[in-house]
Amino acid sequence: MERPGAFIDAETVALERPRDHKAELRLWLRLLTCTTLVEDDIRARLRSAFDVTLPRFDLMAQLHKAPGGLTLSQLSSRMMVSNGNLTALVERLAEAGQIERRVTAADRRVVNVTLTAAGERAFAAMAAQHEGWIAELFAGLGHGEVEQLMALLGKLKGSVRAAARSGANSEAAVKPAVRHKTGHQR
Amino acid sequence: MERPGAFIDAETVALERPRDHKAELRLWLRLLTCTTLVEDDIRARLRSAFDVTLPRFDLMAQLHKAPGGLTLSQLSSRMMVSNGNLTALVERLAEAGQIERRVTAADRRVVNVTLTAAGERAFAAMAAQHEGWIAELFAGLGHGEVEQLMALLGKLKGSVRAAARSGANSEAAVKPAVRHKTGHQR
DNA sequence: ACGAGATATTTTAGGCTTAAAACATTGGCA
DNA sequence: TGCCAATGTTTTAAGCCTAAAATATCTCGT
Repeated sequence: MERPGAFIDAETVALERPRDHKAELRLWLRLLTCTTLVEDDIRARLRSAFDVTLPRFDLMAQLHKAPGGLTLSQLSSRMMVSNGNLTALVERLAEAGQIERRVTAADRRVVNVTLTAAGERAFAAMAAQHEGWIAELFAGLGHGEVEQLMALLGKLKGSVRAAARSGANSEAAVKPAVRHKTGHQR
Repeated sequence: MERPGAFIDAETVALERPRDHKAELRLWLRLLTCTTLVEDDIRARLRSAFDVTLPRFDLMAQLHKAPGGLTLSQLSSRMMVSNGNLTALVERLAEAGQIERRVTAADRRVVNVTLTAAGERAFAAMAAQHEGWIAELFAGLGHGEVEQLMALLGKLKGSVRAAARSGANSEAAVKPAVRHKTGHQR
């Protein structure tokens, strides 16, 4: 990248040979496997210990972190799920008395969602366990390795965000099916 | 890790201090974010370029890798989805002429699934693009970083697999709801 | 004040996912 | 031989998820 002359390092090779990206593919599959393993385990534990689903726990976690509550759009963006998905999810959590919806006075399109006292209590209990479960699952990594992974995944996150945006547009000319971009962005 | 004298490594600390596992939690959230970003991007691209869903692509990829086809149980285990999930997925792909189901002669409970010629052709086209998309998304990582991530995630995978099994059992005594373990294992 | 576009949410239609129970078949063993 | 536990798959009920269209409200420029 910065080397002058005829020197070709591994990265350059990767860029010049569009056929051979097996290493990235293997990495992606491994990343997916790790995430799935953790996710399935946590899902099962939340279910058996608290009879709660992962999306509901996630939604409550987002609200817990946000002092004055969040709008549906903010929730959608933070949870990285579609906007429409939230309607039913929020409806069910509201029915269960864990959260509260309030149409804002300033803008009557906006729905602000907050945890109820019961929801806050329930979440606190779940969060404590959850943190311990994650620690168990990650216990095979030393402190330094956790930090290393954080840094590398931070870099990956940046890479994906950059490529996902431009890539989607650059590929647009190729795609056969007509498709619009609607409001929802991540 | 600050204490001289007493031999305490990172794992021991994790076990002894149930309060402070924030680093692991942050790592898990970042891991989840990376996976979700990649997954959503790939899903959108598969959809707009080939009008195919991610689960269908995944299923075809598994079959492509397996010379003589796979049984439903094998597919379920490799895709890390529940057994029941496959019934409808396979049904739809079979309807679309991409795969074929055959009840095995030796054991009439077993259904063997293979790609049709059309399925093989369709998958080849998709796989080539897919590999390129992944390479784009991961382009921000150098060769060495890819290798480092592979190694660290390999270690994480081992850690999670070990903890997920034993953890589920050790927590069993605590859980309030009655629950059985059924056949399906990952 | 008014209409055009922008923004926030819901609806719709279709598909994916799980856990648990039900069904089908097999293989072993009394 | 006949039963029974194990194994492979499907069914069921409920919930999650997406993309696109529809609805509601707001903002802004004239």
